[in-house]
Amino acid sequence: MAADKIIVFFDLETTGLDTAVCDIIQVGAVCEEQVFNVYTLPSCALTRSAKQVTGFNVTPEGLFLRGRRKQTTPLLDALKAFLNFLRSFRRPVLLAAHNARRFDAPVLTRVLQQHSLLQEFQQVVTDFLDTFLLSKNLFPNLTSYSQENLVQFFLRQFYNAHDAVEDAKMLQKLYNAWKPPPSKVWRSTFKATRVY
DNA sequence: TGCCAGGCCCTCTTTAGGGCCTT
Repeated sequence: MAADKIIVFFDLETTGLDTAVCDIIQVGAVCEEQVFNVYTLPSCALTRSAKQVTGFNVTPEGLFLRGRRKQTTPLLDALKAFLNFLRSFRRPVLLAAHNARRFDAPVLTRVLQQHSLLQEFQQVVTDFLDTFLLSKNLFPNLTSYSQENLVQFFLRQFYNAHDAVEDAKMLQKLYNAWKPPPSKVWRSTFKATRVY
């Protein structure tokens, strides 16, 4: 990895798995000791499985997580706050997520484009790193590469999966435990300007 | 009624199919 770049680990919680239409509910990110967390009120309904997996629910009263109401931020403000968090490191950012190539990157890119923030984002984030691809590249003989299984296998920890901040924190711990060589890291990255 | 998307990777492959991983 280029020495000037900094890795920010992030995760999205969304209303479903269809990257073309799902809405963002939570953005969580960590970089070293810095933590970012924001909830937004989705404009479309959660799929049944997303409700079951994430514990989120939307009612006329607002966003709830397992029965507890969450303070939400308008999506545009949440995206701008995320950009400010990424800019705060004053270095080009490598934005890492588990299955980023197939899920988090296309969702985030689409939503940023819809809010005319994609160019601004690409001035800060040069590349995405997919830790799912990285883990398969580093450890080709594992039986499962889900983040929960990787955390159990490498860190011997159980954690609050599907909380975006906890997922991002665990991803950072996994990466630090793996200490991947730069050549392996670059094989699992792709440009933030990639078109979906 | 049935189970929703989809690119990548692997192999019992390439004239294809199925599983993974994300919510």
